[in-house]
Amino acid sequence: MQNSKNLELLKEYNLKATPQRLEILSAIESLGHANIDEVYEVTKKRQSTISLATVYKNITALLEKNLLKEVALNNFKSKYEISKHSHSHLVCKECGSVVDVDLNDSICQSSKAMAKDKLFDFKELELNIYGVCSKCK
Amino acid sequence: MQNSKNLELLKEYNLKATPQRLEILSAIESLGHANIDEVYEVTKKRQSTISLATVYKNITALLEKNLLKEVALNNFKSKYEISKHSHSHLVCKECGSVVDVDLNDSICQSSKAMAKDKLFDFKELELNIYGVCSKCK
DNA sequence: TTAAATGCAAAAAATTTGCAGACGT
DNA sequence: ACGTCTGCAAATTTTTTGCATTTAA
Repeated sequence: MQNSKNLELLKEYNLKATPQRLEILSAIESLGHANIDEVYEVTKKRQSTISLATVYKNITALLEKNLLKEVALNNFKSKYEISKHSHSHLVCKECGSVVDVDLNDSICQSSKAMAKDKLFDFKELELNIYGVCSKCK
Repeated sequence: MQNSKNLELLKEYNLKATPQRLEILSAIESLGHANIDEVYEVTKKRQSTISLATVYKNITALLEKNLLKEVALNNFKSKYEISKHSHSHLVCKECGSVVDVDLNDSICQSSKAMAKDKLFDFKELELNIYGVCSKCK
């Protein structure tokens, strides 16, 4: 089981490794990106007594610790992903699916330049490419 | 009054030019980017009887006609802007303010290439740069 | 004149909160 | 044993809907 990895992660961030949390993390991990309802549906399969409130509370807690990252989407509810190195998203306007794509360096560089230009303290960039995925067309 | 411009816009899209709609458009125009509550607050100053339901219905209608564009944000409620040529956003993580920045061609090109690579039908790209604005730091 | 839009109030959906009991460490 | 976490139910907040009336064209 690679659950041990998430277990470590939680400990590292001083969060108790409850079964609910481990399921939430593994759900998001296996889906790649998931909104609240999707996380709830998937975790319920293994933790049938989990409550939606618990999912909300944990997503919030994990976001605060930067263990998760929000992916706000036009037209769809926000999804959540495990934090990883900066990357871009292909978002399907039909089904709302999200796919990761690597980000090239020149985009990162010019984003930082744009921020600097406007006296913005650069934190991170988010590049979402909206279109129609191969399944939907 | 440059209201005549918005009046034209609405006619062009076969939407009745009600005072409420004109106020909503001019509110978003003057704020640049605004969420539902901000639109409601500002329009209420000139159309004191406007209801929040009317704001919701109109934002939805204007989005469907592509006269407005949603700007989904991490941590903040979605904002709305008048549709214009593709551009990027600087988003302040502290206050949620949004500033437009021009997008360079190489970013557009490589975004299209990324989409093509994954067999995505490219529609549009959204580049949000998160940081801290000069006022907030 | 007429289809579409408004505003209200009510309904539905989404999210948050408080708290007693359970559980991880 | 302690403090955190869970699950429930209730509260709150956000968004949508239905409908009688008004209004733009």
